[in-house]
Amino acid sequence: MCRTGLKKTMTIYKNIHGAVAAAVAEATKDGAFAFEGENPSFVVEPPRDAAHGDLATNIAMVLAKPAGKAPRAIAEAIKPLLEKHADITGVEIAGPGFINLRLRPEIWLEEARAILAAGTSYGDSDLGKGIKVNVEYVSANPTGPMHVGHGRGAVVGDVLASLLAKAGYDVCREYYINDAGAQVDVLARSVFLRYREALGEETGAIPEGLYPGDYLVPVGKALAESEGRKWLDQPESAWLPHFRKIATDEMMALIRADLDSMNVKHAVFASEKELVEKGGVDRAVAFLQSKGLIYEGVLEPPKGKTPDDWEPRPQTLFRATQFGDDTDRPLKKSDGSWTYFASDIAYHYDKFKRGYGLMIDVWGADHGGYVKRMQSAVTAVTEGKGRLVVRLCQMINLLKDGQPFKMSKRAGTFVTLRDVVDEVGADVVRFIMLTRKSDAQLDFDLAKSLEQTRDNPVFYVQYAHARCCSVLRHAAESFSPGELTPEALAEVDLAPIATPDELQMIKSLASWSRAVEAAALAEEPHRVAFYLMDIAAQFHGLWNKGNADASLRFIVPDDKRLTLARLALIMAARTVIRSALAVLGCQPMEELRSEATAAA
RNA sequence: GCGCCCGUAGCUCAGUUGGAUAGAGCAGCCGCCUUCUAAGCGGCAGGUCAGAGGUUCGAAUCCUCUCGGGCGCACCA
Repeated sequence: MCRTGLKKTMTIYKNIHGAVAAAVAEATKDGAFAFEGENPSFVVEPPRDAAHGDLATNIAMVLAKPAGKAPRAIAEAIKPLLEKHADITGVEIAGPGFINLRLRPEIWLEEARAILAAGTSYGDSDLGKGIKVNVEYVSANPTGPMHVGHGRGAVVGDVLASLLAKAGYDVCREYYINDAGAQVDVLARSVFLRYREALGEETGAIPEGLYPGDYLVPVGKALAESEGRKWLDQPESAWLPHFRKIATDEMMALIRADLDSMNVKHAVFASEKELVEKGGVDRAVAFLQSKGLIYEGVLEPPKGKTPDDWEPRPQTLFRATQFGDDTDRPLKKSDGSWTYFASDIAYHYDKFKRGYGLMIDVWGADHGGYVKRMQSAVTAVTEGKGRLVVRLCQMINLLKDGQPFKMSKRAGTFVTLRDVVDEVGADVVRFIMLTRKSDAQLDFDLAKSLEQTRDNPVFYVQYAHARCCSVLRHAAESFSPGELTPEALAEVDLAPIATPDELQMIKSLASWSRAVEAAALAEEPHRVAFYLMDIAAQFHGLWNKGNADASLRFIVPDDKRLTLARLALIMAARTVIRSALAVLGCQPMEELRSEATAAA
C-alpha cells in the first residue's frame, strides 16, 4: 500500500458519499425514478444520535422534489443498492426519509491507521483546489502598540489563514500599513514633542490631539541622541517628513514585536504610502473613471444627528449606490487629497491584480459601517470578478476574577496586547480568542484562563493532550521505544478496540477533515476550538471509564495485544489534537504542572 | 431616521449552512469516590430557540414585520 499517496486522505465520508451517488445513478438507470439535471447536493454525515448508525444521508429527501416521488419511496429504491456495498453492513430508512448506514467496524479501525500514517497532516483537504485567497488582518495603525481588540483580529485572521491553507487554498497573509493619513502627521508631531522633551525643552502638558502614550518617549530620546538639536529651530515643514518616517518605522517595529509575541505571522506588509506614491490610487481612480463611476457632486446631509460643522460642498464621488451601498462615497477630502476610502480601493484593486480574486479582510466591529462601500468598490474595480469577504470581530471585555481589568499605564488609554500576553501567555490568548464566534462579544477573564479546571477550555484541551503523552510515557516502561512510534502502532492489530466509546472516539477523530472543511467554508476559525473541546471531552470520558473499571484503562498489564491497540488509539487522538492545535497556532503541552499535581 | 451584528436552559455559550426527540459547561438537586489515571465521577431536573406571520416534506437556521440590546452613520482612520 502506498502510504505517501494517502496524504490527502480519502475519507470515509467522501467514500460513502461516492457510493450513494453511484447508487442514485444506478437506480435512475434501472428506471426506479427519474429527475432532470445534475444530482442535487446531499450530505453524508454522522447522525445526531449515534444509535441511528455510523452515517446518515439525506439523499432521498433532496431528490423527492426533482424526482416527484415521496422521500421514503426513493429511499426504498436506493436501499438494496447500498446494501451491496462491501463496507456497508446495514441500511435503515428512518424518520422523514433519512437513510442510516452502518459500516464494518474495521472501516473505523483502518481510519485510525490512516491517522497514524498521516501524522499532523491528517485532516488536510483539497477543498480549496489551490485557489488563491488573500487574508488581511490586524492592519492596526502604526501609531502605537496593539491593544487587545487588535489581538482578537490578529488571532482570528491568523487562524483563518491557517485553516484555509489546511483546506487546500493558496493563502497569502497580509498586513496593510496605514502610513499615509493625517494620523501619521499627528504621530510625527507627538514624537517631535518627545524629542524636544528629551533635549530638555519645556514642553508642558501634552496638547489635545497629540498621542500621549509613554511608548513615544524612547523614540524621541533616540532621535535626540542620534540627531542632536538640529531640528529644534526648523519649521514643521522641514522636520515633518523625516519624523513621520522614523516614527512609523518605530511603531511598526513595536507592532511587529507584539505580533511576534503572539506568534502571529504575515507574509506581506503592504504600505499605503508606497501605494499612493507609486500612483496606485491614480490608477484605480482612473479605472473607475473610465467606467463612468466617478462624478463631482454634493451629498445629502446624513440622516438623524447632523454634525454641527456640516455644510454642503462639492466632492469627487464614487457611485457606490450602483453596487448596493446606501449612498455614494467621497474619494477626495476638501484639501484635494485622497480619502482613506480612495486608497483602500486602490489597495484592493492592487490585491486583485496580484491574482487574488478572493479577499478576506478581518476588521474590528467599529468598521461595520464600512463593509458595504468596500464591497461595492471591490465589485466595481474587479468588474464583478473579485469577491471581498469581511469578518468583523466584536469587542473584548477584559476581566480578572470577574472584575474589569485595569488599563496599562504605558499606553495611557487602553490595555495593550502585550500586557495580556505577559499575564497569561500567547497560547492561552490565542485559544481564548476563539472560544466564541468572532461576531459575538467575548468576555476574557485572565484569572479563569489560567485555572486548572473543567470550565477552562484551554486547560481542558491541553490536559487531554498531556494525558495522551502521560500514557505513552508510562507505556515506555513496558514497551521498547520502537514499538511506540506512530509507524509501529499503525501496524498493530486493532481488533481489540471494541467498546462503543472507543469506536466513537475514532469516529470523532475521523471527522477532523470534515470539521476543517466546514470551518473553512464558513470562514469561522472558532469551530476548530470547539472541535478540540469535543475531542478532549471524549478523551477525558475514556480516561474516566478507566478509573471506574481497571479493564478499561489504556494500559492493561497482562494484555499486551489490547494495550498496543489502545496505545494506537491514544497516539491517533494525540495526533489529531496536535493537528488541530497547529491550526490554532498553539503549542501542545507534554505535561501540565500545578501545585496540586506537583505535590502528589 | 438608516445600515450592520446579536437575542437559544437561572448564568456563559455551541448548534455540522434547512434535517430526526434543540446540546455542553457552570450554578441547583440526588447519589458515589478516604484514590495512585482525580480537572473528582455518575445521574436528575431545567426550553414558547425574543414575538408574530411566511417559504416546504421539514425552520433555532432562509424571507417580512414587531420588540429588546450593541456598534456605526460627509470632509477621520
